[in-house]
Amino acid sequence: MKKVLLIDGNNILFRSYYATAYTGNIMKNSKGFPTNALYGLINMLNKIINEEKPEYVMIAFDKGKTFRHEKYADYKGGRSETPDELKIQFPIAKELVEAMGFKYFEIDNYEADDIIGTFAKAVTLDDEYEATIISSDKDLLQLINDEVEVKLLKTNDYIRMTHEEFVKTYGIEPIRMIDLKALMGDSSDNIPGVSGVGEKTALKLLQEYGTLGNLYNNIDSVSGKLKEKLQNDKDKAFMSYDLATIYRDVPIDTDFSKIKYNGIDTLKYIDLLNELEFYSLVKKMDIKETNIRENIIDIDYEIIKDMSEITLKDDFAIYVEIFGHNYHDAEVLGLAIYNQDVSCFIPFDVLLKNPTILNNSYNKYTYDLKKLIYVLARHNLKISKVNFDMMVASYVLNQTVKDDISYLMNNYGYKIDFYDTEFGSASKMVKPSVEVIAKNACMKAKFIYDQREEFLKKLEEENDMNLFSKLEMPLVEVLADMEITGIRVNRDYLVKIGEELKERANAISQKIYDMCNCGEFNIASPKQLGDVLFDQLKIPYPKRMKKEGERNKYLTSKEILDKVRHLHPVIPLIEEYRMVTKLYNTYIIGLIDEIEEDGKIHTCFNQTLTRTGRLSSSNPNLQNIPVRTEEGKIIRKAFIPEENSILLSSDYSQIELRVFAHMSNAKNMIEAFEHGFDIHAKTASDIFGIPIDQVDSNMRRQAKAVNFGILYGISSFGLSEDLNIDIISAKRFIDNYLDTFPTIREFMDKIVENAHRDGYVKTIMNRKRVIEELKNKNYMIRQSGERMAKNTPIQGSAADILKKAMIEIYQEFNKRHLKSKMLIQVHDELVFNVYRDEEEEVEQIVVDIMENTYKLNVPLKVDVNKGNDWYEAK
DNA sequence: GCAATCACG
DNA sequence: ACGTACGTGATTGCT
Repeated sequence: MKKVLLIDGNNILFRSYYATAYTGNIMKNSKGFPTNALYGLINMLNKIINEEKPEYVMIAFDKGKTFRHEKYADYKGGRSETPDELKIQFPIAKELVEAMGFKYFEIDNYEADDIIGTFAKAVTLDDEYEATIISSDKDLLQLINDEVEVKLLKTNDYIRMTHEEFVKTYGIEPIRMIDLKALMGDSSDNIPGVSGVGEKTALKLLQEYGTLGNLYNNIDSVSGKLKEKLQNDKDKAFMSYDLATIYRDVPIDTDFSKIKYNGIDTLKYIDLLNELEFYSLVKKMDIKETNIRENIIDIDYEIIKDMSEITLKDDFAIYVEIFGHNYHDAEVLGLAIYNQDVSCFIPFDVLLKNPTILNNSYNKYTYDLKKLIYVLARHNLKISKVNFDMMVASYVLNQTVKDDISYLMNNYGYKIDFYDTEFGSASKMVKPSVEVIAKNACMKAKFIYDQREEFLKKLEEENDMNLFSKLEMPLVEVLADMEITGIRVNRDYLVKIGEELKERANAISQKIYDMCNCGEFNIASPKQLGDVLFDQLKIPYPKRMKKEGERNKYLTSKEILDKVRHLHPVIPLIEEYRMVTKLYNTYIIGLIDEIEEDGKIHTCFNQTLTRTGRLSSSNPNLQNIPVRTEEGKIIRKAFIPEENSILLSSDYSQIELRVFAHMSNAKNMIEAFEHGFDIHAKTASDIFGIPIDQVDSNMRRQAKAVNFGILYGISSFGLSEDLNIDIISAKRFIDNYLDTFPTIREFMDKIVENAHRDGYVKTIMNRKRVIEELKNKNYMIRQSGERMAKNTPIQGSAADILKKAMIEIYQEFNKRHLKSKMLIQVHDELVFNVYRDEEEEVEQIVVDIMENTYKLNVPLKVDVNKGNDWYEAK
């Protein structure tokens, strides 16, 4: 049986409206447009879809005066006029339900009930379908039969009224609801009924006589006053019968194929949510899978058995399908090839016999080129002439990019299963038939091929072609090469210090239990730890407690523990325990687990993830290997060079501050960098108005905090926390700083002003970041948007510069046929494996390129360190 | 699946 | 009156 959902749109909107309107405080967006009914509607519809999982959905609305008004002028009389604030939500409601993937109906002169009745009739006549009606209106109960049920909405839940349930409740057949109403009337619709007859009497009569007609045919057997009443209002009763009857022959097309539920039109839906300012719902959309089940765009494809079956005459799209979530170790299923002549899937074993297609003379288009290069490299294959990667293009165009191309496709109207739907999520993956894999893969390739020009057009329009084709596209190959190369790791060393750390952790936890004298507890549980420290040991909590009802009463972060460190000897032990277990779990176990058979770690550099243009690193993250404390730093001794090599690390000195000096044109700062001064000492000397040689370490420390604060979009509170001073002094500091460097104040104000005007900010290489938060009506969120606006051009420009340097270094190494390799990037640092016989040459190339790749108003300075492991090279 | 914590720039 | 510096990822505990 196929399930059809028939939704009473009018009913749900009215309910949603009055659910909150009675407070007199109606929810509106910042333009003053009321949104309360729409909010309720969305939540209700989402809930219903989740609960019912229908294949077919229809939602009905009233339109115009109904034919019932012609019969009976007072129909629905006495009902107060629909409030304007609700009325104007109706057109949007219709847009919304369409975006959500539902077909809606409104027919002149008919009520939603009649449309639902017509569909219910169609369901009843067709053996393949069954229907659930959604409404809180009991009138609809008359439509119940063995194929049609009503989900009767209540305030917080619902009653599922099936045929059986109805008979049990009322003791009559559902269709007799009409007769019931004819007798008892309905005050809400102003249906008169027989005066003096209520629900009880009416039910009794119907249980005895069956129908209204039969009752009046046998009216003589009714006795006394009741007979009189019935006779007096006979006309009214029959008219009421007419009015109460839901019409089931509305002239509409009830072809079910036309109300098939195909899931949400994500793009349109999110647009609407943004307009209504339902940001919490927008946020949910980012992470929640939408209910898209069917492909509607069909595609011809063939599965290749021998490469000779393919004849390519032009550029083509190429999409690689893998079985697994991490392309570093997933099985390669095959490649889909698509252009105007060809649509085929090449199982990977077929390709391996003759992979020349990868290096023919045609341009190739991809989604996630780095993945493709990596999986091919695992089989010693290369690909050439890829000049368009849609994942990268999408990122440059400021879209949220997922690894799974299906998200993008669905946004563009290509209905296709998400990867997790097709293959299952991480825990239990299932391989579908090769036909399904092939068809979906070809769809994906087709999408890349068909949409490429539109993406290029947008890149042109946004003036992003340079960023795309000169920076991000060439970088793909560089990052792929770094991932493929990987970095050697000394497993034995990790195991050895792992054992030491484990013993140390055990010893510390024992000491902690003894000292607390309250038995064993889980030190890693912030909740249990908070209870022990602040309740049982009665250490005074140094901060405002969280609100009652929050999950954890106390925070136990390092910041908090530091404040009470001197109050109890257990605190230092807890901090030590934290450090040791962090090192053990994340950096010993975590790293050992990631060592591949070649004795190396191959991280993944995510190129299309951060909002600023930086890279990120995962599986494992090699951008947060400890360095700030000596005990953590020893982890770096596990990262070692190849035979006959050393590790070389080159890092930019103060690149973000230099970028900032350049962008803000801050004279003193530029001078300081030109003369190679200690920038923080120079800042201190400027703001305290003393010669630089009289700056003490404390002044320098404070100036440094202010400099960093500036990069982050400083607030007096933030600085006060960082420097451990009161907010007033922090504010004085900042004011003094901005007075000393007036161009900085101007620059910061200008950035924020432009950001508000444009809705986005830009880096030196024209990378844009749209900041929605600037439009938020919540002050705090707007403030945070402004800080992003201040920070992104700085962080992002620094990222642009290092990316450019990476490309040039990579190309220079290749040009010179050097064996040395770039291995890791850590935002302002590059780590290389350098063969001893190439040491001087590599160092000279790296420093030269990094310092000169981009000309700022200030010099860029690079420090180089070398050694037999990453510890020594830092 | 989220919150808390802590590692990095 | 509010609640607070930018950008990341991994682990653990808990609902």
